[in-house]
Amino acid sequence: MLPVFKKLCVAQYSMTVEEGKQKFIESWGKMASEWGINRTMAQVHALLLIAPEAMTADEVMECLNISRGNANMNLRALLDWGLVHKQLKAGERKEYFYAEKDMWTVVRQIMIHRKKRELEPMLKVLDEVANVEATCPESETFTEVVKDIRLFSNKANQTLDALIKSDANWFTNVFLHMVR
Amino acid sequence: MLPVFKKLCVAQYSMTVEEGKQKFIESWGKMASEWGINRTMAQVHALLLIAPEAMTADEVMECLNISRGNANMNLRALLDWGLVHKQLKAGERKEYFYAEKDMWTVVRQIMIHRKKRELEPMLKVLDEVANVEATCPESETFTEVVKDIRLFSNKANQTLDALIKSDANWFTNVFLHMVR
DNA sequence: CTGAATTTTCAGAAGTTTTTGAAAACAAAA
DNA sequence: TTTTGTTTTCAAAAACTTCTGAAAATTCAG
Repeated sequence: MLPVFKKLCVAQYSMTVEEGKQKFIESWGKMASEWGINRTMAQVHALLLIAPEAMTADEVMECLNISRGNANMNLRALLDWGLVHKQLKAGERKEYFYAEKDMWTVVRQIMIHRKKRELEPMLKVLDEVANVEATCPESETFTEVVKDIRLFSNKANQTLDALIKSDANWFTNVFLHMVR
Repeated sequence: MLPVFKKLCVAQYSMTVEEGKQKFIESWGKMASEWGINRTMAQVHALLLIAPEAMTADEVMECLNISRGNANMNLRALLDWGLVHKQLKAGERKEYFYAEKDMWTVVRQIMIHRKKRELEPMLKVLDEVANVEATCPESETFTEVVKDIRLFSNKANQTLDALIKSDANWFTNVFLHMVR
């Protein structure tokens, strides 16, 4: 079949599974980098998410065309985030890695990690600066804004805590309540 | 007063307003950069948030020690995000900038912008790859995971839409419902 | 213990994003 | 129209982040 026809057929019958996997890994990485998360870390995560079996570091390196050091580093980070787990196979020295596949658990782990890394330090600073006294009219705007942001952030913090403690069904219920 | 005593007094009577402002601008910038937003853009935003009056580009440059080009670029971006507005003073050629101070509006604008930039492209890709057929057992994991993520992302998308349309009180109500 | 398999580390290289500042463009006043 | 104050642009520099790969460390079987 001539290349041009092959191309048309592929387009007609939608993309192949391999193309789909590629696209998924690519997009997951792109989205993550927009969220301040290392692109490669997200790609490793995506690869393991859609892998039917646990993979070795070598297989990850091979699939994503990355170096040993890079693969190792990002697998460690994913273990640290609780998004990937280790599997030890009897009689083998190699470590195998597989991703947490329950989406609610994935999202919960991400919330825990980012809340600790990003929201909590901000809350601490807001508490500190909330103590300054407005000594002049020019400072009043400052104390006002800080008060508002503090209220809002505390709300967000408590909401996250509640979400983290809850289970997937409870999230669905809240979601249904939100959209009526 | 000897420096060492001055330092003790400051510590005792909490930080000064100027120190508080500095700290706030710094932290706002740091948090933003962890969220994939330009650090300087967030610092300009913080500066205008706590400024009692609208400021010129020159004043922003001066306060944050940044170049003219940088100040201009980030002020444009903030206008684009709807977080900062222009003020034209009669008889003056300079442009003045002031920040949107209603926190609910600020958060809503950020949600609108990031949803468009980050969530929507991912939803599009998920729709595309959801069409691939599982032709072999190895592809089943892929289609399963994509199905799950798609469900979850669509929920998130709808929840965001509802939140964006809602007002601050409604958010508070949902929050109260979430934390009991 | 020894040695082979495997994982971890880290200094420098590569890549990416942000910043600068001078020149160009623009807009109002003279 | 020209002058002057202001904003915008953009190529190059600086700063920052990520990646590589070889060497060191670790682990385990024999």
